[in-house]
Amino acid sequence: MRIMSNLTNTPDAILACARNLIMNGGYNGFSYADIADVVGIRKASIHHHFPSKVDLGRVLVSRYIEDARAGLSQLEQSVEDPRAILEAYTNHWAQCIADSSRPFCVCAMLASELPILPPEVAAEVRAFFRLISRWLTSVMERGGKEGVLVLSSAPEVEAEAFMASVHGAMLSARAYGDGRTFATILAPTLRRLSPVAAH
Amino acid sequence: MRIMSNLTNTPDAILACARNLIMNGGYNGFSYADIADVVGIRKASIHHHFPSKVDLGRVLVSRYIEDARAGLSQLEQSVEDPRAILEAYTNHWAQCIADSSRPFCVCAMLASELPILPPEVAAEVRAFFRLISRWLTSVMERGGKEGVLVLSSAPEVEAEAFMASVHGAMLSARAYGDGRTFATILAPTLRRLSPVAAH
DNA sequence: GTCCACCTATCAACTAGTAGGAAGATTTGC
DNA sequence: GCAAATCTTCCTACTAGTTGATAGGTGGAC
Repeated sequence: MRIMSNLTNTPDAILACARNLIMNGGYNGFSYADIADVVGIRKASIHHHFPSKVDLGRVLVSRYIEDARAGLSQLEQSVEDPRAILEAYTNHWAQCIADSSRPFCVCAMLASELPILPPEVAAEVRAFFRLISRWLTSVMERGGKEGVLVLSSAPEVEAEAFMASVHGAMLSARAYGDGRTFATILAPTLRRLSPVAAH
Repeated sequence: MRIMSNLTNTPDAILACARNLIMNGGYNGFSYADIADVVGIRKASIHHHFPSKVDLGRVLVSRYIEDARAGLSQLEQSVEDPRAILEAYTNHWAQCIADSSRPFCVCAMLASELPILPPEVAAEVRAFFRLISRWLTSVMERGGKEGVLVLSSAPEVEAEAFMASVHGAMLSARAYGDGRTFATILAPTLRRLSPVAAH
């Protein structure tokens, strides 16, 4: 191998590239040839690191889950107030969408085509939904107890509804081609959960 | 052609089949071969009715919009109360998802892969979002004026948030493999819009 | 006679995936 | 310490199957 081995790890570059491609077109929306072009490697070399597309997909999503887990725990360490946590969470996505760095959640994308996903990949995608759901439930629960979030339903229902709003808002932002749509949609959702809401 | 021409129209059969396939796997998740197998026709015969896949996609989505427009106007004729209209709208989708007849909105599916969609198809998908958005805005507006809907934001914002909830709930229902998730998520959304909500 | 719906046969491009080799890096045996 | 063996990473070249799409023909209907 040449000189870049320290700076950039090839498997990681492949995964990053595949992630970007999936964000735009889903599981059937990218090919090994696409990745090869971007990474500057041959198709066969991708197979060396990820023998099959299913392997690549499975590793990609499980890494995505790890990253999400790390991000969420870091978020909870830097922000205490549950309402502020939800705000920071949506702000994070609003920024990712606005600067087009991550215009869509990889797992939301893959969930939409779940019926035609290889079972191994589908299982990972479901695991992601359970992770976010559990995390949001715990945030809602704590916020309710501390009185900083107004829950009009059970915490787990509130969590699912919140997650659905986030994913739906991503979709609308994409459909309208305007990242600001995301923040616009999430604003009332956050306001309703806030006890200082002016009714 | 044989005997079935009166009972079933081939182009319609092709469109219906493609619609089902798109609902499960999106634009790249189906091929002319798939349709040929289901409809019982040869690939080349599909090209006779729809010269290119873009033609098929464009016609399919524009028909979908027509159907939606008709369905919405019929809904507004049979139900008067704006709040009841929103309920009927979500109930309709809840039923479609529960009996697996239409487990996902074709245009929500296609919107997720908008960046890799042929421009002609993408334009139609955007038109669908505008249609639903405008319709929901008018329902919200009227409901607010009549006092049967509690709007905590501008009608158009409320409309976008509602649409996002519906699409996000579809996604979650698919991810969890449980149609009841859809109704569970939409329930609090509808309750919040209702003036009889117990706070 | 012309049109329509469908057919067979074929196409080039692309799909994921394999075989086997070259070359540098690493480990091992002495 | 050094050479032999092995491992790692990437390569060229290839496969079988699928993709959307075309050319041209058949046979029945108006």
